[in-house]
Amino acid sequence: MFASVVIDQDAKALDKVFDYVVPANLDVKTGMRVFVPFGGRTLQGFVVDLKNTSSVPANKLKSIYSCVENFSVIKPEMTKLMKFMCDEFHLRQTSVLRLFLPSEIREGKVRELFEKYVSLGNNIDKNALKRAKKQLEIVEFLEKEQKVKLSVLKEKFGDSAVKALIEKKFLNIEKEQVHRSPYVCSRPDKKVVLSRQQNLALESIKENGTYLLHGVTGSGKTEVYMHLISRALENQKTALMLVPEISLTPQVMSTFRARFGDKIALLHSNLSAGERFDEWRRIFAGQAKVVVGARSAIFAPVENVGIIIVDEEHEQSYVSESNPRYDALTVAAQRAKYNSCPLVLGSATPSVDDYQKAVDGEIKLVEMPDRANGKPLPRIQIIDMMNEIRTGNSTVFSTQLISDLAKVINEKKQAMIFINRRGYSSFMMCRECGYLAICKDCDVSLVYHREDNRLKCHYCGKQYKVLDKCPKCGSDKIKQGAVGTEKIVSELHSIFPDVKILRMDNDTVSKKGSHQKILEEFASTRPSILVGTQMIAKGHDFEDVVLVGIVDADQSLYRSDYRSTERCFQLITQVSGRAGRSQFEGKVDLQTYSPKHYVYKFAANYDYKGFFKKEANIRKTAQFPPFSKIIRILFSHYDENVVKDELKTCYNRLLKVREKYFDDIIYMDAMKSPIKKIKNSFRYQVIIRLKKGKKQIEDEIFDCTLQAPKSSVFFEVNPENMS
DNA sequence: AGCACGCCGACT
DNA sequence: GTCGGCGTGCTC
Repeated sequence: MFASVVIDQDAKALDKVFDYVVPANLDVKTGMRVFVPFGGRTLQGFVVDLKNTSSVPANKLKSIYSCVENFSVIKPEMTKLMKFMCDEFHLRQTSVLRLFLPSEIREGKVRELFEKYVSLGNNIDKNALKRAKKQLEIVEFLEKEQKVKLSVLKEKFGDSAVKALIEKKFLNIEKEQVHRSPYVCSRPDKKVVLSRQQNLALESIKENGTYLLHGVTGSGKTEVYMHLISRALENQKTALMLVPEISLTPQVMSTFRARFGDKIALLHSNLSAGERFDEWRRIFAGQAKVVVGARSAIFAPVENVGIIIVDEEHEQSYVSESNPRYDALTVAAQRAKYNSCPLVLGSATPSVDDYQKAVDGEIKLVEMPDRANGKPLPRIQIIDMMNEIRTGNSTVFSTQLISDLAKVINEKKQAMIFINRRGYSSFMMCRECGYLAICKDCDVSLVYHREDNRLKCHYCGKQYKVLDKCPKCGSDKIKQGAVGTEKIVSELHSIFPDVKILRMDNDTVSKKGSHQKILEEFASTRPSILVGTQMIAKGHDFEDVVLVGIVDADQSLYRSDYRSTERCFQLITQVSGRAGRSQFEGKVDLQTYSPKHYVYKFAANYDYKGFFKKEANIRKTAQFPPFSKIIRILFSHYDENVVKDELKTCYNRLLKVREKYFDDIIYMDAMKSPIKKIKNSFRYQVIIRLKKGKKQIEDEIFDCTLQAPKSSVFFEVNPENMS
């Protein structure tokens, strides 16, 4: 017998399989980790295949030394998934396999993967235990409990007594197997009565395939998800649900925990490595049948999956932004296919990509157009900030927003101010000569942070002293430019000095638990204003929030990114959902410098379909995704000449590919990256746009990038951001 | 990744 | 003459 082994080393040169002889005394299975001799060293590898012949000459073949564990850490589905992901995302086998395992396993800290269970043997002589009080207690305890975890028993009665009983062979010990359904439902589902709309949605999601669940904010999608999960459990299957990291709030988690009890595993970023491993183990052993988590939870080792749900499917957090780059939705679709189960993509504002798929009939559309409580969505008022300037108001707040805030404060209610950026003011710029403070390693503008009065680079984290004189022309008219959360807070303070104003952004929630603390403080103070970035837009229902102010809606609009309009629409819809969750009517003040832009008209009317139609039309005409595919190849190296050279070699190869597929490649060019230096590495890129589909061409393009020995190469399809 | 092999410079 | 620089290539 021969084994195909992927060596656990993340290097381009090792990204293939190596064949080994399986010694007769070793029980090697696919998916196991093994120790193998490799070039004079002993390395770990993953068995990805077993076979009877090998094309490698016999004199070259070596034998596997031993197995790391006596079971397969990578289940069959995941071995297949690894191969799929390598093809689909151009990744290395090792980097994918590593995604599947918690770091604990690879570091080898844990030996026992299975829980040992103890039950009473059948030839027990209680008389023999007359003088062993503890042991007798254990026997009596087990008579009642039947089957107990060994670890629990040891904790309760002490190591030695348990050990003595085992030695007397009074106890049966079994390692729990993977396939088992230990606890039926520990807590019965409290049945919630579904609305007609929810029932319709539930009923239409039965067959295999992908469903786009388009439900307006507050239409009760979560309850539909929960019923879908319950249904899977009733059918003896498991369930997998992805949510954006940011909405995995304690409230959301406790809702799910209350419903599914100990059958649920929650994977979020605040877990310690040990906790993460424990959850993984519960899933692996089949104890946890429902997995809810952020992006990487899609790799949870659940088997026999009955439903996969992706909530807020439009969120960009489902695409990992760094290596290994993968898209959790594509992975989810693959897992759904393997398990022959439905995949549900839910959103109030589906991505243009996915809605187009529904229009094309590639996936099924399920709609929930009505709000569960029947209340109208808050009114969105578009405020023309150009007009404010014309009438002499040059502050960041329109007179309308200020008077609405005053009203909220008067009524002892709450408001949220949403802003797109962090920091006191983005850039430090000289008003005389136009000098802009930039990071010397990264070629990006530095951002001023007031709490420590320093300039910071958001790319490498380097800090600089604040400038009081322009280093170029010597003028002291060097100031901060645009607005950030801090500035908004301090300006609000001067306008409403007696009102509690809280701030929530990346800086204030970096400490563990502070997120929760800010929200609790906000929840318990009235009147109060919460100022924050993206993260205030999710999940939390505050009854008394009656006003939402969006200060700089344009910020998400003017970036050279084909998705920016779509994001702007999603953002407005989502932020607006925070106002008027209760009996009080909500209102949204939307400030913009370009009130005529179509996105605002559709967003203010909550008209997703109208927006989609317009946006899809524009993209079709301009040949942008989903009607084409954008490929970005980023080369970086600390020696500018090296990058330039290697980029050129690559580009020459690409020219041949373009010649071959002249009709399919719409655009191709090489250039400096918009951020031409990060951490002292120079960045150059090739941008290619080709017709949609065309995986073959994509693969050929990818092959062209393989011969850049020195530079690091980053290959992206439809990149989320182009910096 | 890590290690061997190999082909050129400056030194006991 | 040799010690050692790191470019190239291989590892089942």
